[in-house]
Amino acid sequence: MASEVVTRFAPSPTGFLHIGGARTALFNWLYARHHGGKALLRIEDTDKKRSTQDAIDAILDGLDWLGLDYDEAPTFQSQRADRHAEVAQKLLEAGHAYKCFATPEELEDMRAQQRANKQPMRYDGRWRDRDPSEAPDGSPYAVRLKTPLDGETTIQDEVQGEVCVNNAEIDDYIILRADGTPTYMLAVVVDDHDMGVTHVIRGDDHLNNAFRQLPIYRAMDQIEGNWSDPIYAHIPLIHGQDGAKLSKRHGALGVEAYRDEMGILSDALFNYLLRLGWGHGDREEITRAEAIELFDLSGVGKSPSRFDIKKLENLNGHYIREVDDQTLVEQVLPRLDTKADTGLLLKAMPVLKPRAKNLNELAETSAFLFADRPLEMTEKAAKLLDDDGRTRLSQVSAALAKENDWTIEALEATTKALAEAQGLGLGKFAQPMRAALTGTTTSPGIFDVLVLLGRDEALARLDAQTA
RNA sequence: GGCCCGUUCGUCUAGCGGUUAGGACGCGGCCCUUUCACGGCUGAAACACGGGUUCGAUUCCCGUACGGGUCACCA
Repeated sequence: MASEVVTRFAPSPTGFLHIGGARTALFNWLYARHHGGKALLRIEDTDKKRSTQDAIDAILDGLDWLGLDYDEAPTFQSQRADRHAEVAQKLLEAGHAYKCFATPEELEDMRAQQRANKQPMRYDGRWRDRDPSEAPDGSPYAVRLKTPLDGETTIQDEVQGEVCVNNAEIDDYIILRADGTPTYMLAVVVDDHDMGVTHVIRGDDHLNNAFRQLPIYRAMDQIEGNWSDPIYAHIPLIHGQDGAKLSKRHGALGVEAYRDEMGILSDALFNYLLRLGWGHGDREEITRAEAIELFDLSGVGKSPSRFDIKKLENLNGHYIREVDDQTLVEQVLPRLDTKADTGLLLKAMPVLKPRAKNLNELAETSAFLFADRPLEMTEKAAKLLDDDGRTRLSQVSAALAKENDWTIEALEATTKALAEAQGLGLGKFAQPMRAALTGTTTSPGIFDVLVLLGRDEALARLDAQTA
């Protein structure tokens, strides 16, 4: 029986859930679901100055909207400081860590000198072998991990492959601050271990950290046993269109901005994020269920990918066409500034939705249904209502007024007959009608529009432009 | 600067020693058509560069260039 897979998403609540974080969360979730394991969430709020409740709420809300659920209540790292300190104490007692009495100023001087000499900037181990009694009584100290001085550490990263680093590159970093609080490096390892995390899937900005964190696992494993190395998967970061880091312009927005401001559907963002940095043959449109079935780490690419809003919107258009009409109505309603008739909107949805690539567009193209007479005309629409246009409008209006059967088929037949009688194309009538009925030059099929508006309103709109 | 990672059409990607280098988005053209979409067809568009290894390299190895990441008592 293979051991259970446990993944975790561990954001620090210093801002909203951005695209990169969302994708990391997605990959972790998918991996757990694919293997029938557990997906866990940990809020890394140990930096009290930068963490906010608003950010926690935004992250939880964003994950929920994306459909990522978790198998246990979130762990709050800040509540586990005692446990972290306890592990640091064990490391200290076993000689895997030591007290460092160097002051911050002293360390700054050290780094300045290293910088000046173009030496790598790392802690020089000045307290590694000194006896604590050499420090003045009662002076503050930080606890540093005693990392191996030579040899090398190799990890088999599920995405990056084999990565090897000389242990000499890793300095004795601080695991417990002078005030007794744990640093991130310690907290992550202790929490991952205690939560039973088997697979650490995170951004590749953490790749170097793996080599710093591993010594804690190994030291604790020596002390207690049962602290086996996790399996790592460092996924490439997402860049903006220009190849640089994601900026506000193109994607470093919270997922709620995609939802609220850009009218993106959860399914679309889910699918887009899945395909960004991951591929499975020629598959493009992938449902949640298929994603769970198909996802694996071997499909994750090693190079950073760029965020492309156009492709997201294309996918969004696809999902808008898929979603049921009732759901769309609910999402469009709040985006309409006019008072809308829900029933009418629902009736119109089938002909509206193939024409929109986001919810805002859907709202815009729905607006004509609820417009007051006289309709506001766009510039192009107004041009269609010249003398010729108005003449045809009154002819159509007269013909349709006599129509008893107010159906698409009947209205189309009548209008076509009228056009043919004059040796004109249907467009010569349809376009002025469109202008009069919708105030624009683009809309669903004109006979759909006629039927949706209903006989009275349609005729009234036509006549309003012929006077 | 040290260390680490990366590099297939503009973008997301398929490819895992022998292919007319495939798909998708975007872009151009055509078809459908009352407009706009949708849909269908079609066109332009890529293996960063230089050495090896090999009968043969997009694919394996080594450099170079260019990108990115990381070097806190932040996470």
